[in-house]
Amino acid sequence: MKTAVIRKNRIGAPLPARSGLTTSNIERCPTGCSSCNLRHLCLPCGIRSVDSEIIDGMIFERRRMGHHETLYRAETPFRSLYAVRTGFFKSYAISYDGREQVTGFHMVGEIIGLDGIETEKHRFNVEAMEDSVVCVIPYDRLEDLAGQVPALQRQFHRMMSREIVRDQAVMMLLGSMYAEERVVAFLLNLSQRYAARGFSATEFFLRATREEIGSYLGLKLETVSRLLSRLQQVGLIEIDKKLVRLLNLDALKLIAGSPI
Amino acid sequence: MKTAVIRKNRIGAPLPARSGLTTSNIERCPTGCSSCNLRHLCLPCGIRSVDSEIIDGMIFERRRMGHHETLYRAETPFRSLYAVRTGFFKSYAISYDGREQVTGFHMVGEIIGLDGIETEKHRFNVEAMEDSVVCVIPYDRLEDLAGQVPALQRQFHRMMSREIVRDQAVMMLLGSMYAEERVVAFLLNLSQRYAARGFSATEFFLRATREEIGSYLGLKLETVSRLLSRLQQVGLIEIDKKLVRLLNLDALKLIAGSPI
DNA sequence: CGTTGCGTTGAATAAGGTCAAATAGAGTGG
DNA sequence: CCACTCTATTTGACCTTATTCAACGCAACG
Repeated sequence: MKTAVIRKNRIGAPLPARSGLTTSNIERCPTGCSSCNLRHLCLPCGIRSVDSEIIDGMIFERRRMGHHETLYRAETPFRSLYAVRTGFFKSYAISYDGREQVTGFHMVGEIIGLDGIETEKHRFNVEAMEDSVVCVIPYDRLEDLAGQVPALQRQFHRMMSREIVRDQAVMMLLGSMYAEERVVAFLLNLSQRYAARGFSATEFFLRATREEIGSYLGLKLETVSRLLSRLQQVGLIEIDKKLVRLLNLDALKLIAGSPI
Repeated sequence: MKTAVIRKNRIGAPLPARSGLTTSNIERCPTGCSSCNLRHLCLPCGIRSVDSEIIDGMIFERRRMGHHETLYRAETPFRSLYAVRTGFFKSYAISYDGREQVTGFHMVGEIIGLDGIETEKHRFNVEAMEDSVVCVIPYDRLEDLAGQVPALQRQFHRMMSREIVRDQAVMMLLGSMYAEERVVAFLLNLSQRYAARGFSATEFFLRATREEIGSYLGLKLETVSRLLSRLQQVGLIEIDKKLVRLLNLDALKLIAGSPI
């Protein structure tokens, strides 16, 4: 009993009972980036205090979003990037014939919207998977500031590069891994990202449904379900609905062929 | 006979008899970007002549490469981006257990090396698939100039964004398309990129082997071969070794589910 | 208390992979 | 110039993996 309670506090943001929030909610940003507790994870990472006043002019507002609410849709005009301040998002595309493909999951400190820069139109849809808050970063302002503050420019470029590397890692996963390896790689990826944010690396909530996970991994939901069950049977994980525990990280890494 | 000759001149760069070139060859850049005939395709795209003198200071040298020569390897230090001036490249990753995955093909006017920005180490391997020439763009110089010339900054960001969108389109392909759809989407993608460069949209060389195509598409080489044969049988393409003709673009687009 | 959405599991099926053999060219060396 | 080798490709037969179809359990909700 006790342990269950303790556990709950250590596995990422608590899942709120579904809130009544369904419409978005813009508010003026109470603090600047320089005093944000995410500054070491987010876009301002690595920027010296000398420049931080300038950086504080980058973000004017935050947007509070309810579960299942859409941040933006494909084909709509691009004007801003968004930094996840709290919560969890998925991005997905819909093909001509209605197939939906999840192209990414986004958590605290990650930047959303890079797909829109090229054509000034968004290419994907982004939806909150729980009640969330994003900082709105007007893109013309970011470009302006990046021109003035080389450290910001560098950091922005690094974030885009990271996105490219990350995407190509997913291509590798989709192009040359078996279903089991994919599922394990997915769990380990989440584990690592939670750990980088100070949450438990071995116990966390899957915000995504089996179907969303499957879509992301190029598998059907039944396959995901079967594989999670099998990993549990052989004692590598414990899974109950959306709560996972990784019982043997080393063995899992071996399966996923992770170099780490 | 005649048509064959004419045709040869219209299907991309001629395939040279394998040259003796096997070591790389650095040369001072004879012309600046502002007078380069690729300026409308490449990084300087959209930059006004006012700024073009500054831009001409971006590139000092070109590198001439032989077939199968490596431009850079994963894990080596990142210092420059490369713009493809002539030729054709593939990038690929090698997983811990030796599986090779092709992550992209790069043709004239495209920028290579964006994977290295984040960590200042390259993450992939890049190899010339025919005799090629690249312009070397020192990255610190690019960042410097981008800070001075907003139009260059914009264009650079657009190129990174395009890469992200492109990668996510590949994820879509790998995650939710059948083998036949993948092969067709691949052919159409090449077609469109050749067309954008003034070459024939319906007839071109596949520089890649069946195995490389398969690796890129998450398929085995036999599957690629079978599907190309089948597309030929049903009269949608003609294929002879690496020379392809697309006989019915509309029908092909229908198969790939291309919105175009 | 029925409805709805999500998850699990089993059996049948199809898509693509594996293995193997044959062929065709390109380059090599005598 | 010709035989030889090596690589790329094609094609067939068989097999594995993941998908499809279907049934059922469970919890949340109105």
